[in-house]
Amino acid sequence: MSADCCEATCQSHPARCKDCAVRPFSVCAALSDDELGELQALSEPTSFAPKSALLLQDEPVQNVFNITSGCVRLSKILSDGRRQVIGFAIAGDFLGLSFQERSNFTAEAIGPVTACRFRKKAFLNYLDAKPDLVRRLLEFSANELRLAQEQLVLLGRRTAEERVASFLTMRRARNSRFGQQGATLQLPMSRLDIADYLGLTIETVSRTFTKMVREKLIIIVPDGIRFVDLAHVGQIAAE
Amino acid sequence: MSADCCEATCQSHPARCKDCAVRPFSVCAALSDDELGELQALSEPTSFAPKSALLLQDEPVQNVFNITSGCVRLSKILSDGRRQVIGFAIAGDFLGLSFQERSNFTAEAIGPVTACRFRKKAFLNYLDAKPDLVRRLLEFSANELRLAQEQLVLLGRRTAEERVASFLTMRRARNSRFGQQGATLQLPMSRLDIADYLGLTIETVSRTFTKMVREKLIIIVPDGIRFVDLAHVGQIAAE
DNA sequence: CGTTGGATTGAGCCTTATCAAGTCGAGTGG
DNA sequence: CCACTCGACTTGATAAGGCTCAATCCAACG
Repeated sequence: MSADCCEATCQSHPARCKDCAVRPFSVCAALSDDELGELQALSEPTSFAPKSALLLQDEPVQNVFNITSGCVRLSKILSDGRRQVIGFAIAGDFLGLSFQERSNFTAEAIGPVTACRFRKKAFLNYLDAKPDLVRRLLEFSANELRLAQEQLVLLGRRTAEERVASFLTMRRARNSRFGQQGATLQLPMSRLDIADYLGLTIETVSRTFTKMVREKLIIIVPDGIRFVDLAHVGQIAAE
Repeated sequence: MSADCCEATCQSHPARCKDCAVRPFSVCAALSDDELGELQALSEPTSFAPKSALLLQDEPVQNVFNITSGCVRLSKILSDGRRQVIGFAIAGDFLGLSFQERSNFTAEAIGPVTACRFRKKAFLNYLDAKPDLVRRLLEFSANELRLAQEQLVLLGRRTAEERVASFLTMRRARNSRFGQQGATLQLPMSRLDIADYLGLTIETVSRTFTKMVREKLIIIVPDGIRFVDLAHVGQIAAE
C-alpha cells in the first residue's frame, strides 16, 4: 500500500531492506521482515521541499518521521530571535520521539528531504506491541543524548577554532555510515546554520574557515570542504 | 534480601513504594509490586560518601544506578583540564543507561548520596523481559534529551545573567517533585560546579549572584538562595 | 589564632560579537 | 551580452562581555 520505510533509503536495492546500507542504523533494524511490513503499513513516504518544515516548535506533534534522504535542521528559537541549531538529522535518524504533546524544536528540510511519516498515535500504539522496537528506540535515544552531551562540552568549554574543527570531523564521522570517507566533506547547511549550531556568529565561522585554509588544513569547495591535513584538524577537535 | 529500590527514597513511608513521592518520577513506576520485588532482588542499596565517584569517564560501566537521595554531579573533562558539568542527578534519576561499554562522563556525589545499584549485565537482561520498564526508560531518556537540548540553547545563545537566572528557576522546578516549593532554594553544589555547568567562570557566577542581590531579585543564604522577586528572575530566564 | 577552602571583588585583557563594507556567483531581464 | 539584483559569504574596524590574574574576605576548624 505505501512505499518502504527503510528501503526507501536504499536507492540501489529497493526490494530488500535487510541488504540496505541504512537499515542497520535505523530503528527498523530491530524488526523482522514481517514486522517491517506491518510498520510500512503504518507509514507514508513523504517528500519535503527545501526550507519546508517537518515539525514546528511549540506546535502539536501529529507525526513522527524516519528520515530516508536529505538533511534536516533542528533548531530552537528564543522569543527575541536568537537561534540555536541543536542538530542535523540525516538518513536513518528518527524525529519526533519526545512523548511531549508539542514539539520542542523546529525541524526544517535544508535541501530536498524524503522521510517515512507515521501518525504519532498509531506509531505509539504499535510500540506497545513491539518491545524490540522500543528497545531499539531506547538505544537510539541514549545515543542522541550522548551526542547532545558532547555538544554541551563544545558549547560550554571550547574555542571557536575547536568548535569548527570538531564540527568538521563529526560531520565526517557521521557520513561514514554511508561509506563517504573521502577527503571531501559535503556541507549542505549554510554558514549561518553552522554558526547557530556552534554557538558562534557567521563572521566568526567564516573567519575560522579562512584561517584553516591559510594554515593548509582544509580547502573550501562548492557546498563543502576538502580535508588537506585531516590529522591536524582531528587534533584540534580532540584537545 | 536487599533494601528497597524506590522505597528507599521515601523515608517517611518505607513500607509502600506506591505511596512514595518519588516513585511516580522513577523508572520503577512502570512496575507492578511483584515486579518491583524482582527488581529489588537485582539491586543493592549503596551509599556514597561526599566526593566519591559512581562512574568514571572512559572507564567500563559495571553498574547502573537509581539515585534515591542526595545530589550527583555529572561532568566531562577535556584532556587539558577544562571541565563541563552536564547535569546534576537527584532522587529518581537513572544513571549509566548509555549502552556504551565505557562511561561518557564522571558521576560524583556532591554530599552523601544513596542509590540502588544494579549490575549492568543483570539489569540489561531483566530489561529484555520487561517491555514496560524499557518503555519507561525510553520516556526517561527522551526527557533527558529534551533537557540537554534546552541546555544547548543556554550554552550557545544566552548571556551570563540569563544562564544564572535560568539555572535557579530550573533547580526550583526540579525540586518541585518533592514538594519543595518555598522561596528558599537549596544549592548543594559549589560555585565552581555551577560555573562549569553554565559554561562560565566562577568569578562571573559570583558577580552575577551579587548583581542579582543588589537588584533585590534574590538573597544569598547558607547553601542556597532565597527568591525575593521570583517573577522577575523567571522573566530573565525565559527571555 | 593561624590555616584552609570557598567565595567575592577589582583591574586589565582577550576572544568573539557587532557593525559596516565589499566580494562573488547565480539568476533575471532589457 | 551585459547591467542589475539578490543572497551568501568574506573581510575589516571597533566594542563589549566574560576571562584571567591577583588580592581580599569570610567562616569553619584544628
